[in-house]
Amino acid sequence: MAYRRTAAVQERLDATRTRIVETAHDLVAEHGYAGCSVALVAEAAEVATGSVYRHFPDKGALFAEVFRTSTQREVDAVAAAAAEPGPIALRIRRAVETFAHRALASPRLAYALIAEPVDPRVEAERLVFRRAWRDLFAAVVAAAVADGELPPQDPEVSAAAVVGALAEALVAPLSTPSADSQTYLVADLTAFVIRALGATQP
Amino acid sequence: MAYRRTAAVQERLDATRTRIVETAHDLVAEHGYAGCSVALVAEAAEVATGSVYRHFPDKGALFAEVFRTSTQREVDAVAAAAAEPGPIALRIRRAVETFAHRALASPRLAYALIAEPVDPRVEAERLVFRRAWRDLFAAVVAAAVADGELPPQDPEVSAAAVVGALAEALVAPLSTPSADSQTYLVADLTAFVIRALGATQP
DNA sequence: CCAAGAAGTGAATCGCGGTTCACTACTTGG
DNA sequence: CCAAGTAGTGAACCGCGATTCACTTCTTGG
Repeated sequence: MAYRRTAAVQERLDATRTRIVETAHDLVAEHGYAGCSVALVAEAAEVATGSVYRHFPDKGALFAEVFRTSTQREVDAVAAAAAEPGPIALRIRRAVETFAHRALASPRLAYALIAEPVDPRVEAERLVFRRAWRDLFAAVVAAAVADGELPPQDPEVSAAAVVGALAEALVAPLSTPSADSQTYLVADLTAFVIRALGATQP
Repeated sequence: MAYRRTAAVQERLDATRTRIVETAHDLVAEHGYAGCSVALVAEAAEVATGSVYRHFPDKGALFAEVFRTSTQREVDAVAAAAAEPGPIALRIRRAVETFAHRALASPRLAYALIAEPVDPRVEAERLVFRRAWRDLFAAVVAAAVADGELPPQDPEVSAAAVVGALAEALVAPLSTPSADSQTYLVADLTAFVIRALGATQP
């Protein structure tokens, strides 16, 4: 045997794989999932179409990974915002504002991650993260209910409703509103969620 | 000229058209949009594949009509529930309960109408009805705000958030919960929406 | 430098369901 | 009953993009 995969080669392989995923991410953020053929991703990543299949068994697996990493980034950012100490209404406000500002900053990506019709294999990945969103809010609500900061309620139901409210209110209007109306939108939405969870305004 | 389309023929044509739409509706309610090929609809409606195209220019037009009529039925039912006189909290309760019970009674249909990935041409139709849902709730909220029954808020934003909350909380759990947990779910969700809009509990 | 074997390539293939259309079976007024 | 014209049929076609694979290029240890 004369060939062994050395560390250098492995590094190049990893780099290519990462480049493919990031290129796909950028293309989704720009054109949405619908505008992302494997051939296009390959071209943009400067590899041959077939090379994509050296790293992923099929298109679904590639985009499942794209969605997974992208959404995880969002969830982490909102979780960090909600984790900062303070009264519950303030923490909710921070979480909603973080979610909203990020979604409004990358509307095409937000739409793709949350609502755009996608391949069933990718949809499955999205369901996992809808659950992640829900779990995140459910944990915050459950803790606050236990502390008596929020009135009794089923944290799972409230969390699902909050996630849906944010998604619908922010993602549906794909028309990009002015900076001013965005400010009002975020403020209104924050107030809505704070009332919905039964927090007293800070 | 020897042939004229008589009333009897027109009636038969209309009947066939209606049968195709209703058959498609039933198949969507059973298998979802994904499981509805034109050939399958044709077979179930007992016509040839090509005959479907005598009534609709393409698949999208057929299912746009299916979605339109199905969703209109839902919107009308909820609108009627909300229109009954009474204090705002009670009207909201009736509207949410109507929405929820109907969605829980036909989960596959609800999922298809609200969330399932569909053809872009059908998606366009769905957007129209997302707006219809929003308008319905926005009208109720706006009137109540004007009456001083609800605190000041942007009715459009609140309505969008309510629609999203209902959709996410009811449609996401495609696993059919028990009758008991459904009761709690509806009660929790109702309370959530009433709080969110700032109504005082009845 | 060489042989062994892996990585990389991209044109050709393939599967699938929407759509078409040449044909048959009706319907109609005279 | 007939000619004119419409409704109904379903097997064949087609477009499209994911996937494949025979081939080329590169890497490695000896």
